[in-house]
Amino acid sequence: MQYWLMKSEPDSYSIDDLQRDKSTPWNGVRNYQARNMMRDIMRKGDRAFFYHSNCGQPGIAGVMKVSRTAYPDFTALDPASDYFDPKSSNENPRWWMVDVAYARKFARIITLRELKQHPQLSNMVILRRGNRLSITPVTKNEWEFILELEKPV
DNA sequence: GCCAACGTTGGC
DNA sequence: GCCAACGTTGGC
Repeated sequence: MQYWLMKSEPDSYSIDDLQRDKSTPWNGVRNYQARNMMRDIMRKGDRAFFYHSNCGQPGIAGVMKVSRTAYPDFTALDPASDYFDPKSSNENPRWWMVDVAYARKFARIITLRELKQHPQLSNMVILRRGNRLSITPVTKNEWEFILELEKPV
């Protein structure tokens, strides 16, 4: 099993939306590195942190599970979609996505600010300078350490 | 709203 | 293949 961190702007899709929907296609990723990770490495059963980005309190909001291995992102093929890409086609899909299922919402947001304070997390991809990838791998150690952070002191 | 950091585009 | 110009991300 592998671990991931996936960003979403809560104004467009939050952990509460996922809790309501139970599961969702993770569509709209338009970055090749992130696409490659979803398409080539991510597998059903992997776990992922749901990260709220570009908002008042950026940080990890909860946990989800990859519920379907990668398949073509249909929004890229839909001219009515904001994510439409004329260079993608059924025969040769350019963009891919996975499905994710709600697992758990944290009792509190584990903020980016807090994550930065722990030397155990200093190598986290998300914390590296200038990182903008919307999907990044998380090590088992980082995963377990962050789960411990949620618990009250 | 600012702006640093990064990715993509396209002329050459 | 280079690289300037431009667009986007996302914390602050």
